[in-house]
Amino acid sequence: MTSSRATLIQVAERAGVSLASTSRALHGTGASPAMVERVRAAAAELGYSPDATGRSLRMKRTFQVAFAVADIGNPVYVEMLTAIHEVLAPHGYRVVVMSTGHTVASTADLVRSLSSGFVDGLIVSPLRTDDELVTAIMQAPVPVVVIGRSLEQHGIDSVSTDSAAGLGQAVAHLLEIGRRQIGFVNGPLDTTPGAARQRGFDAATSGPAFTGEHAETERADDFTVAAGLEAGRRLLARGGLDAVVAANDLLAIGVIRAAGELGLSVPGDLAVTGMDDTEIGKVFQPSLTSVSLGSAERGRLAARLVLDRVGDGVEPARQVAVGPHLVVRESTAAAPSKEKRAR
Amino acid sequence: MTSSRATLIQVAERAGVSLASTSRALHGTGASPAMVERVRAAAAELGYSPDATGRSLRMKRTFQVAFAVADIGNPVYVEMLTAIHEVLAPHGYRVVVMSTGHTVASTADLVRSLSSGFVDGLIVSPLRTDDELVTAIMQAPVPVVVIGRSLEQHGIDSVSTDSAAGLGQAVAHLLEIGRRQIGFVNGPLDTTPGAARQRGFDAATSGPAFTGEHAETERADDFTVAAGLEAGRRLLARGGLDAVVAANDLLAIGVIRAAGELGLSVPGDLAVTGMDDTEIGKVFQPSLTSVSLGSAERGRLAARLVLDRVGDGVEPARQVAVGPHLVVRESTAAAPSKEKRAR
DNA sequence: ATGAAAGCGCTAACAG
DNA sequence: CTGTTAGCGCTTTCAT
Repeated sequence: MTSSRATLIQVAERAGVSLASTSRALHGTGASPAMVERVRAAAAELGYSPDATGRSLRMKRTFQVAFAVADIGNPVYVEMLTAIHEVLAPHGYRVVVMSTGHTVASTADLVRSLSSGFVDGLIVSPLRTDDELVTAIMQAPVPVVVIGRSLEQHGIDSVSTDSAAGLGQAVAHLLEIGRRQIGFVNGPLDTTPGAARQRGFDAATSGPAFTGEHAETERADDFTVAAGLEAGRRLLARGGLDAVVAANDLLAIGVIRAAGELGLSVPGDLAVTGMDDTEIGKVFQPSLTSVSLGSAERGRLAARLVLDRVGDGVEPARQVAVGPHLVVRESTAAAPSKEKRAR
Repeated sequence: MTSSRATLIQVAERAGVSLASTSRALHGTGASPAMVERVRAAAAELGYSPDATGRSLRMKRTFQVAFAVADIGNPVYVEMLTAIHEVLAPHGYRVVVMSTGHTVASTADLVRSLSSGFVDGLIVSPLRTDDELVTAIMQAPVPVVVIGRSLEQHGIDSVSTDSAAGLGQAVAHLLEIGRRQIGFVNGPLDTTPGAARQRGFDAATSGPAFTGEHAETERADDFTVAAGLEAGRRLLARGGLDAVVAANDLLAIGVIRAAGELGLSVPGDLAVTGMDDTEIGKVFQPSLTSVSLGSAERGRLAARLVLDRVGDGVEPARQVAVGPHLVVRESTAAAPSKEKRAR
């Protein structure tokens, strides 16, 4: 099960040539065909495989990129991870997943841990972006790309999306299908997405553009189904709503369950929208109308940004944005699902 | 953003002591308090952080463990990943996620890639276990732990579960609540879980122990919701069933959707069970009765096995098993959800 | 085109 | 307790 591996020196000896020639032959740079042939044969016989650590030490590159998130259980991050992996793998980069969620370590601590140089770059999607984190990122010894808030003013590469505008799309859609009493279940306000989404909801439900009659907000403790269920109960208990906008799909599912508890049908009595357009939302019953924030796309873009950074020298920081778009499904169907009920 | 890091030599110079003393002082092994103080101060001033690559090369340890799965999008693997991470992180190990799913690379190729030595061990949960894979694992230069089939005869550490017995539990439960016409939606038969679950279903529905009247199987192309939907349509179109056992939660959700399309209520007209006891099953409507295979527990155990291997010398291969257990929820509620319908 | 040798950053013998 | 030194496996000058 555990056998020691052949080194380049052994290949060199076997081939009867110098170490340098062996290395060159294996990389196909400036070696005669005969030499290449000879070395390749020796390498094959010994089952040689270059050692990543030795290589890294010499080249000062680890060929690894880290992806750090608060909670890898959130489907949004899984989507990002998949996308990141798809972009980086073809370039010979491995992806190391780091989670700040269940451990006590703050995201800033995690960024600081990059100083041990086990990775060539980092993609991080922080829930909260405070000064400590910004400082840690700016002092990081390797390129860092942030998925979330734009940090242009600090010279940090970032991939953002306009979730506030996305919330506006959700509200507009609900008004369009005739809903007038709109509730909003948001996550914690001290998080980047929580703050942005609240801004979006407030903007969409105030001023002349808002053709509805009533708007109110209830805050969940977290961006999870359980928290959404509790917040949904509180919000719906007050009565009088015909639609609820949730700050993400998990919260929306919680709200729908809360509605069920109270005997409210979705979308008949209550239309519900989510955000993130996750797989779970697509397959939920009723399937969830949701604002896509292009998770996979953001992951892809972030991966390309790090790739450029680790490859080239210093360029100005770049900001990329992905536009939100609404995906309408059953949870806001204009006509309450009468046929579905019929048997 | 990118600043070069201080090395041990620089710390030594700064402290005015030798390289060796510096290393020792920083590790707290055999250095005088005065020396430790001096070196620590110098290290702090320079913001020194030990280089992982140099350390790895010297110690012949990378402090990394890889986790390889077919599809990181599957919630089961995410649960395992979380558990693995929780066990390994406190021991200073990082987790590298490798996916074989969307790329063409076979699991065997992936195992062979370990030969570059970028990791101290591997946890792999393969969908199919053929001779090529077994050979690759046996020849791997680092310890490999398999989550899935027991591979004791090959001297490979493994964590398994008895999903066949789990299927038996699901069938027994359905019979108990009075169902007699049982359908089974399985995934591909040429996969390890597919084969085991088929065996379990066949055993549970044949012989005198089976008090039902009818049993039939329909195969999905994959262990996904989409495949479950299609297989569910085929199975239910034939009619006459009052219960369906699905080989995992995702397939079960697909089946429930197919039932909805045909106007069948769950659990009223059709009881449905899943397997894996995933989060998505818990929050689905109706919530899913499911056979837990202890995903998190299996991840934890696998992590402990690699940890033991990378720490110690060669021990005999160990096999660990996690027992399945049924979790009953709404999708098989004995009394069809009459109250729920009432408003 | 090939070989000799330096050195990436670190730890661990070995001497003193 | 401290310093000197070797060397992990590799790439890359620098000579030849």
